[in-house]
Amino acid sequence: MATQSLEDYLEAIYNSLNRRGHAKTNEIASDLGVKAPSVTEMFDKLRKEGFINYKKYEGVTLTERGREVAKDVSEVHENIKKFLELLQVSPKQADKDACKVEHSLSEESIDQLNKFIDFVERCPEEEARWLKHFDYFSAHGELPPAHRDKRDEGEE
Amino acid sequence: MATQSLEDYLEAIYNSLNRRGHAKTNEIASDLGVKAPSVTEMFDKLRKEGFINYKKYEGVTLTERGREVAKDVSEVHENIKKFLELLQVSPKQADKDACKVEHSLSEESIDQLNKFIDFVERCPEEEARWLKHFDYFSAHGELPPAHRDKRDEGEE
DNA sequence: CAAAATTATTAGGCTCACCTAATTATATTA
DNA sequence: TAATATAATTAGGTGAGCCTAATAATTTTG
Repeated sequence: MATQSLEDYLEAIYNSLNRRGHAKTNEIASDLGVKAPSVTEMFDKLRKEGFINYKKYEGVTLTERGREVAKDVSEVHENIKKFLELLQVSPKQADKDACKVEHSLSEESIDQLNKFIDFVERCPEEEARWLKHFDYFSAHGELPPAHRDKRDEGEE
Repeated sequence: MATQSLEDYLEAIYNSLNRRGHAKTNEIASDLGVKAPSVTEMFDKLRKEGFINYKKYEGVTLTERGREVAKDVSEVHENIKKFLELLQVSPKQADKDACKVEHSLSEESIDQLNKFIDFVERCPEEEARWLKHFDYFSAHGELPPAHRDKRDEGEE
Protein backbone atom coordinates (compact mmCIF):
# COMPACT_ATOMS: atom_id res chain seq x y z
CA MET A 1 0.00 0.00 0.00
CA ALA A 2 1.05 3.55 -0.69
CA THR A 3 2.12 5.52 2.34
CA GLN A 4 0.15 8.56 3.44
CA SER A 5 2.59 10.90 1.81
CA LEU A 6 2.65 9.00 -1.47
CA GLU A 7 -1.12 9.17 -1.51
CA ASP A 8 -0.93 12.92 -1.14
CA TYR A 9 1.35 13.11 -4.13
CA LEU A 10 -0.87 10.85 -6.19
CA GLU A 11 -3.88 12.97 -5.38
CA ALA A 12 -2.04 16.16 -6.22
CA ILE A 13 -0.90 14.71 -9.53
CA TYR A 14 -4.43 13.54 -10.27
CA ASN A 15 -5.86 16.98 -9.55
CA SER A 16 -3.15 18.75 -11.48
CA LEU A 17 -3.75 16.55 -14.52
CA ASN A 18 -7.46 17.29 -14.32
CA ARG A 19 -7.13 20.99 -13.74
CA ARG A 20 -4.07 21.85 -15.79
CA GLY A 21 -3.63 18.97 -18.17
CA HIS A 22 -0.16 18.23 -16.82
CA ALA A 23 1.73 17.67 -13.60
CA LYS A 24 5.19 19.16 -13.35
CA THR A 25 7.64 19.17 -10.52
CA ASN A 26 7.19 22.79 -9.52
CA GLU A 27 3.43 22.65 -9.79
CA ILE A 28 3.17 19.73 -7.45
CA ALA A 29 5.72 21.28 -5.11
CA SER A 30 3.67 24.42 -4.91
CA ASP A 31 0.38 22.53 -4.53
CA LEU A 32 1.73 20.48 -1.66
CA GLY A 33 3.70 23.25 -0.05
CA VAL A 34 7.05 21.51 -0.35
CA LYS A 35 10.23 22.23 -2.30
CA ALA A 36 11.04 20.87 -5.72
CA PRO A 37 13.71 18.37 -4.66
CA SER A 38 11.22 16.62 -2.40
CA VAL A 39 8.96 16.19 -5.40
CA THR A 40 11.70 14.77 -7.57
CA GLU A 41 12.48 12.26 -4.86
CA MET A 42 8.87 11.24 -4.47
CA PHE A 43 8.32 11.01 -8.21
CA ASP A 44 11.13 8.50 -8.24
CA LYS A 45 9.52 6.46 -5.50
CA LEU A 46 6.13 6.57 -7.17
CA ARG A 47 7.68 5.41 -10.40
CA LYS A 48 9.49 2.55 -8.69
CA GLU A 49 6.21 1.44 -7.19
CA GLY A 50 4.43 1.59 -10.51
CA PHE A 51 2.07 4.48 -9.77
CA ILE A 52 3.29 6.99 -12.31
CA ASN A 53 5.11 7.27 -15.59
CA TYR A 54 8.13 9.38 -14.93
CA LYS A 55 11.17 10.16 -16.97
CA LYS A 56 13.54 12.78 -15.77
CA TYR A 57 12.97 16.25 -17.15
CA GLU A 58 9.50 15.29 -18.42
CA GLY A 59 6.16 15.72 -16.72
CA VAL A 60 4.41 12.80 -15.07
CA THR A 61 1.24 10.89 -15.81
CA LEU A 62 -0.58 8.28 -13.78
CA THR A 63 -0.47 4.59 -14.55
CA GLU A 64 -3.69 2.62 -14.34
CA ARG A 65 -2.72 1.58 -10.85
CA GLY A 66 -1.85 5.12 -9.85
CA ARG A 67 -5.09 6.48 -11.22
CA GLU A 68 -7.08 3.97 -9.22
CA VAL A 69 -5.44 4.92 -5.96
CA ALA A 70 -5.71 8.62 -6.72
CA LYS A 71 -9.37 8.29 -7.62
CA ASP A 72 -10.12 6.42 -4.43
CA VAL A 73 -8.33 8.94 -2.28
CA SER A 74 -10.01 11.74 -4.14
CA GLU A 75 -13.45 10.25 -3.59
CA VAL A 76 -12.81 9.80 0.10
CA HIS A 77 -11.61 13.38 0.22
CA GLU A 78 -14.79 14.62 -1.42
CA ASN A 79 -17.03 12.71 0.93
CA ILE A 80 -15.23 13.84 4.05
CA LYS A 81 -15.45 17.36 2.77
CA LYS A 82 -19.17 17.02 2.09
CA PHE A 83 -19.73 15.60 5.53
CA LEU A 84 -17.86 18.44 7.23
CA GLU A 85 -19.84 20.92 5.20
CA LEU A 86 -23.06 19.30 6.36
CA LEU A 87 -21.75 20.06 9.82
CA GLN A 88 -21.45 23.71 8.84
CA VAL A 89 -17.69 23.69 8.64
CA SER A 90 -16.52 26.29 6.13
CA PRO A 91 -15.68 24.87 2.69
CA LYS A 92 -12.08 25.99 2.96
CA GLN A 93 -11.49 24.40 6.34
CA ALA A 94 -13.47 21.31 5.34
CA ASP A 95 -11.15 20.88 2.39
CA LYS A 96 -8.04 21.23 4.53
CA ASP A 97 -9.26 18.79 7.12
CA ALA A 98 -10.33 16.32 4.46
CA CYS A 99 -6.74 16.31 3.20
CA LYS A 100 -5.53 15.04 6.50
CA VAL A 101 -8.39 12.79 7.52
CA GLU A 102 -8.58 11.03 4.16
CA HIS A 103 -5.55 8.93 5.02
CA SER A 104 -6.72 7.90 8.46
CA LEU A 105 -9.94 6.06 7.77
CA SER A 106 -10.28 2.31 7.46
CA GLU A 107 -12.10 0.66 4.59
CA GLU A 108 -15.01 0.03 6.89
CA SER A 109 -15.38 3.67 7.89
CA ILE A 110 -14.91 4.83 4.33
CA ASP A 111 -17.68 2.51 3.16
CA GLN A 112 -20.04 3.76 5.80
CA LEU A 113 -19.22 7.37 5.16
CA ASN A 114 -19.85 6.82 1.45
CA LYS A 115 -23.21 5.29 2.26
CA PHE A 116 -24.02 8.14 4.58
CA ILE A 117 -23.32 10.80 1.98
CA ASP A 118 -25.23 8.78 -0.57
CA PHE A 119 -28.14 8.56 1.84
CA VAL A 120 -28.15 12.27 2.55
CA GLU A 121 -28.04 13.09 -1.13
CA ARG A 122 -30.82 10.69 -2.00
CA CYS A 123 -33.44 11.81 0.47
CA PRO A 124 -33.35 15.55 0.16
CA GLU A 125 -36.63 16.55 1.83
CA GLU A 126 -36.41 14.41 4.91
CA GLU A 127 -32.72 15.05 5.28
CA ALA A 128 -33.03 18.76 4.76
CA ARG A 129 -35.47 18.98 7.62
CA TRP A 130 -33.24 17.12 10.01
CA LEU A 131 -30.15 18.99 8.93
CA LYS A 132 -31.99 22.28 9.29
CA HIS A 133 -32.66 21.30 12.85
CA PHE A 134 -28.99 20.73 13.29
CA ASP A 135 -28.15 24.04 11.66
CA TYR A 136 -30.47 25.77 14.07
CA PHE A 137 -28.92 23.91 16.96
CA SER A 138 -25.46 24.76 15.75
CA ALA A 139 -26.32 28.44 15.48
CA HIS A 140 -28.42 28.85 18.62
CA GLY A 141 -27.13 26.18 20.95
CA GLU A 142 -30.57 24.71 21.46
CA LEU A 143 -33.08 22.60 19.58
CA PRO A 144 -35.49 24.48 17.33
CA PRO A 145 -38.91 25.19 18.90
CA ALA A 146 -40.79 22.93 16.49
CA HIS A 147 -38.43 20.13 17.29
CA ARG A 148 -38.87 20.56 21.00
CA ASP A 149 -42.64 20.30 20.41
CA LYS A 150 -42.16 17.03 18.56
CA ARG A 151 -44.12 18.50 15.69
CA ASP A 152 -42.41 18.90 12.37
CA GLU A 153 -44.64 20.78 9.99
CA GLY A 154 -44.30 24.39 11.05
CA GLU A 155 -40.65 25.08 11.58
CA GLU A 156 -40.02 27.04 8.39
CA MET B 1 1.53 22.74 20.20
CA ALA B 2 2.18 19.09 20.88
CA THR B 3 2.96 17.00 17.86
CA GLN B 4 0.63 14.20 16.82
CA SER B 5 2.82 11.62 18.42
CA LEU B 6 3.18 13.51 21.67
CA GLU B 7 -0.59 13.77 21.80
CA ASP B 8 -0.84 10.02 21.46
CA TYR B 9 1.48 9.58 24.39
CA LEU B 10 -0.42 12.09 26.49
CA GLU B 11 -3.66 10.33 25.74
CA ALA B 12 -2.17 6.93 26.56
CA ILE B 13 -0.81 8.26 29.84
CA TYR B 14 -4.16 9.82 30.65
CA ASN B 15 -5.99 6.56 29.98
CA SER B 16 -3.45 4.51 31.86
CA LEU B 17 -3.72 6.76 34.90
CA ASN B 18 -7.49 6.46 34.79
CA ARG B 19 -7.59 2.73 34.21
CA ARG B 20 -4.58 1.52 36.21
CA GLY B 21 -3.78 4.36 38.56
CA HIS B 22 -0.29 4.69 37.14
CA ALA B 23 1.58 5.03 33.86
CA LYS B 24 4.84 3.17 33.58
CA THR B 25 7.21 2.90 30.67
CA ASN B 26 6.34 -0.66 29.74
CA GLU B 27 2.62 -0.11 30.08
CA ILE B 28 2.63 2.82 27.71
CA ALA B 29 4.94 0.97 25.34
CA SER B 30 2.53 -1.93 25.21
CA ASP B 31 -0.53 0.33 24.88
CA LEU B 32 0.97 2.20 21.97
CA GLY B 33 2.59 -0.80 20.32
CA VAL B 34 6.12 0.57 20.55
CA LYS B 35 9.24 -0.50 22.43
CA ALA B 36 10.30 0.79 25.81
CA PRO B 37 13.20 2.97 24.67
CA SER B 38 10.86 4.97 22.46
CA VAL B 39 8.74 5.67 25.50
CA THR B 40 11.67 6.80 27.60
CA GLU B 41 12.66 9.17 24.86
CA MET B 42 9.16 10.59 24.53
CA PHE B 43 8.74 10.90 28.29
CA ASP B 44 11.81 13.06 28.23
CA LYS B 45 10.38 15.25 25.53
CA LEU B 46 7.03 15.53 27.27
CA ARG B 47 8.80 16.53 30.47
CA LYS B 48 10.87 19.17 28.70
CA GLU B 49 7.70 20.65 27.25
CA GLY B 50 6.00 20.68 30.62
CA PHE B 51 3.31 18.10 29.94
CA ILE B 52 4.28 15.46 32.47
CA ASN B 53 6.14 14.99 35.72
CA TYR B 54 8.88 12.56 34.99
CA LYS B 55 11.87 11.44 36.98
CA LYS B 56 13.91 8.57 35.73
CA TYR B 57 12.97 5.20 37.14
CA GLU B 58 9.68 6.54 38.46
CA GLY B 59 6.25 6.47 36.87
CA VAL B 60 4.82 9.58 35.26
CA THR B 61 1.90 11.83 36.04
CA LEU B 62 0.35 14.63 34.04
CA THR B 63 0.90 18.29 34.78
CA GLU B 64 -2.09 20.61 34.63
CA ARG B 65 -1.10 21.51 31.12
CA GLY B 66 -0.66 17.90 30.11
CA ARG B 67 -3.98 16.91 31.56
CA GLU B 68 -5.73 19.63 29.61
CA VAL B 69 -4.30 18.48 26.31
CA ALA B 70 -4.96 14.85 27.11
CA LYS B 71 -8.52 15.58 28.08
CA ASP B 72 -9.15 17.54 24.92
CA VAL B 73 -7.70 14.83 22.72
CA SER B 74 -9.66 12.23 24.63
CA GLU B 75 -12.92 14.11 24.15
CA VAL B 76 -12.31 14.50 20.46
CA HIS B 77 -11.55 10.80 20.30
CA GLU B 78 -14.81 9.93 22.00
CA ASN B 79 -16.86 12.10 19.70
CA ILE B 80 -15.27 10.77 16.55
CA LYS B 81 -15.88 7.28 17.83
CA LYS B 82 -19.51 8.06 18.57
CA PHE B 83 -19.97 9.52 15.15
CA LEU B 84 -18.48 6.50 13.43
CA GLU B 85 -20.66 4.24 15.50
CA LEU B 86 -23.70 6.23 14.38
CA LEU B 87 -22.55 5.34 10.89
CA GLN B 88 -22.64 1.67 11.86
CA VAL B 89 -18.90 1.26 12.02
CA SER B 90 -18.00 -1.46 14.52
CA PRO B 91 -16.93 -0.15 17.93
CA LYS B 92 -13.49 -1.66 17.59
CA GLN B 93 -12.80 -0.14 14.21
CA ALA B 94 -14.40 3.14 15.24
CA ASP B 95 -11.97 3.30 18.13
CA LYS B 96 -8.97 2.60 15.95
CA ASP B 97 -9.97 5.17 13.38
CA ALA B 98 -10.69 7.75 16.05
CA CYS B 99 -7.09 7.34 17.25
CA LYS B 100 -5.82 8.48 13.90
CA VAL B 101 -8.44 11.03 12.96
CA GLU B 102 -8.35 12.80 16.31
CA HIS B 103 -5.10 14.55 15.39
CA SER B 104 -6.23 15.71 11.98
CA LEU B 105 -9.22 17.90 12.72
CA SER B 106 -9.13 21.67 13.03
CA GLU B 107 -10.70 23.50 15.93
CA GLU B 108 -13.57 24.46 13.68
CA SER B 109 -14.36 20.89 12.70
CA ILE B 110 -13.96 19.67 16.25
CA ASP B 111 -16.42 22.28 17.47
CA GLN B 112 -18.97 21.32 14.86
CA LEU B 113 -18.54 17.64 15.50
CA ASN B 114 -19.04 18.26 19.20
CA LYS B 115 -22.23 20.16 18.43
CA PHE B 116 -23.39 17.41 16.14
CA ILE B 117 -22.95 14.69 18.74
CA ASP B 118 -24.58 16.91 21.30
CA PHE B 119 -27.47 17.46 18.92
CA VAL B 120 -27.92 13.77 18.22
CA GLU B 121 -27.85 12.95 21.90
CA ARG B 122 -30.33 15.64 22.79
CA CYS B 123 -33.11 14.84 20.38
CA PRO B 124 -33.49 11.09 20.71
CA GLU B 125 -36.90 10.47 19.10
CA GLU B 126 -36.49 12.56 15.99
CA GLU B 127 -32.87 11.56 15.55
CA ALA B 128 -33.57 7.89 16.10
CA ARG B 129 -36.05 7.90 13.26
CA TRP B 130 -33.66 9.51 10.81
CA LEU B 131 -30.79 7.31 11.88
CA LYS B 132 -33.00 4.27 11.54
CA HIS B 133 -33.60 5.29 7.97
CA PHE B 134 -29.88 5.45 7.49
CA ASP B 135 -29.41 2.06 9.13
CA TYR B 136 -31.94 0.61 6.73
CA PHE B 137 -30.24 2.30 3.82
CA SER B 138 -26.87 1.07 4.99
CA ALA B 139 -28.13 -2.49 5.26
CA HIS B 140 -30.30 -2.66 2.15
CA GLY B 141 -28.76 -0.14 -0.19
CA GLU B 142 -32.02 1.70 -0.66
CA LEU B 143 -34.24 4.07 1.23
CA PRO B 144 -36.83 2.46 3.51
CA PRO B 145 -40.31 2.14 1.93
CA ALA B 146 -41.95 4.62 4.29
CA HIS B 147 -39.26 7.13 3.49
CA ARG B 148 -39.73 6.74 -0.22
CA ASP B 149 -43.47 7.43 0.32
CA LYS B 150 -42.59 10.60 2.22
CA ARG B 151 -44.73 9.29 5.07
CA ASP B 152 -43.06 8.71 8.38
CA GLU B 153 -45.46 6.97 10.74
CA GLY B 154 -45.44 3.37 9.58
CA GLU B 155 -41.87 2.41 8.95
CA GLU B 156 -41.35 0.28 12.04
C1' DC C 1 22.30 29.57 -32.32
C1' DA C 2 24.31 31.31 -28.20
C1' DA C 3 23.23 33.60 -23.78
C1' DA C 4 20.09 33.98 -20.27
C1' DA C 5 16.34 32.38 -17.76
C1' DT C 6 13.74 28.71 -16.15
C1' DT C 7 12.98 24.19 -14.51
C1' DA C 8 14.54 19.90 -12.66
C1' DT C 9 17.89 16.92 -10.48
C1' DT C 10 21.80 15.58 -7.50
C1' DA C 11 24.45 15.89 -3.27
C1' DG C 12 24.53 16.17 1.27
C1' DG C 13 22.13 17.08 5.74
C1' DC C 14 18.41 17.49 9.14
C1' DT C 15 14.60 15.93 12.36
C1' DC C 16 11.32 12.77 14.02
C1' DA C 17 9.95 8.67 15.86
C1' DC C 18 11.14 4.40 15.84
C1' DC C 19 14.39 0.18 16.55
C1' DT C 20 18.08 -3.45 18.85
C1' DA C 21 21.64 -4.41 22.03
C1' DA C 22 23.89 -3.25 26.03
C1' DT C 23 23.76 -1.22 30.55
C1' DT C 24 22.06 0.40 34.89
C1' DA C 25 18.70 0.78 38.43
C1' DT C 26 15.10 -1.20 41.24
C1' DA C 27 12.48 -5.03 43.21
C1' DT C 28 12.09 -9.78 44.61
C1' DT C 29 13.37 -13.81 46.86
C1' DA C 30 16.46 -17.44 48.61
C1' DT D 1 21.97 -9.41 52.07
C1' DA D 2 23.45 -11.45 48.00
C1' DA D 3 21.69 -13.35 43.76
C1' DT D 4 18.38 -13.03 40.46
C1' DA D 5 14.75 -11.18 37.91
C1' DT D 6 12.41 -7.26 36.14
C1' DA D 7 12.07 -2.66 34.59
C1' DA D 8 14.06 1.47 32.64
C1' DT D 9 17.63 3.93 30.38
C1' DT D 10 21.62 4.84 27.30
C1' DA D 11 24.12 4.20 23.05
C1' DG D 12 24.06 3.84 18.51
C1' DG D 13 21.49 3.25 14.17
C1' DT D 14 17.54 3.27 10.56
C1' DG D 15 14.12 5.15 7.21
C1' DA D 16 10.85 8.62 5.75
C1' DG D 17 10.23 12.98 4.16
C1' DC D 18 11.78 17.22 4.22
C1' DC D 19 15.47 21.01 3.44
C1' DT D 20 19.45 24.16 1.06
C1' DA D 21 23.02 24.74 -2.21
C1' DA D 22 25.01 23.32 -6.27
C1' DT D 23 24.57 21.41 -10.84
C1' DA D 24 22.50 19.99 -15.12
C1' DA D 25 18.99 20.01 -18.57
C1' DT D 26 15.62 22.50 -21.16
C1' DT D 27 13.36 26.50 -22.92
C1' DT D 28 13.18 31.18 -24.24
C1' DT D 29 14.91 35.16 -26.31
C1' DG D 30 18.26 38.57 -28.37
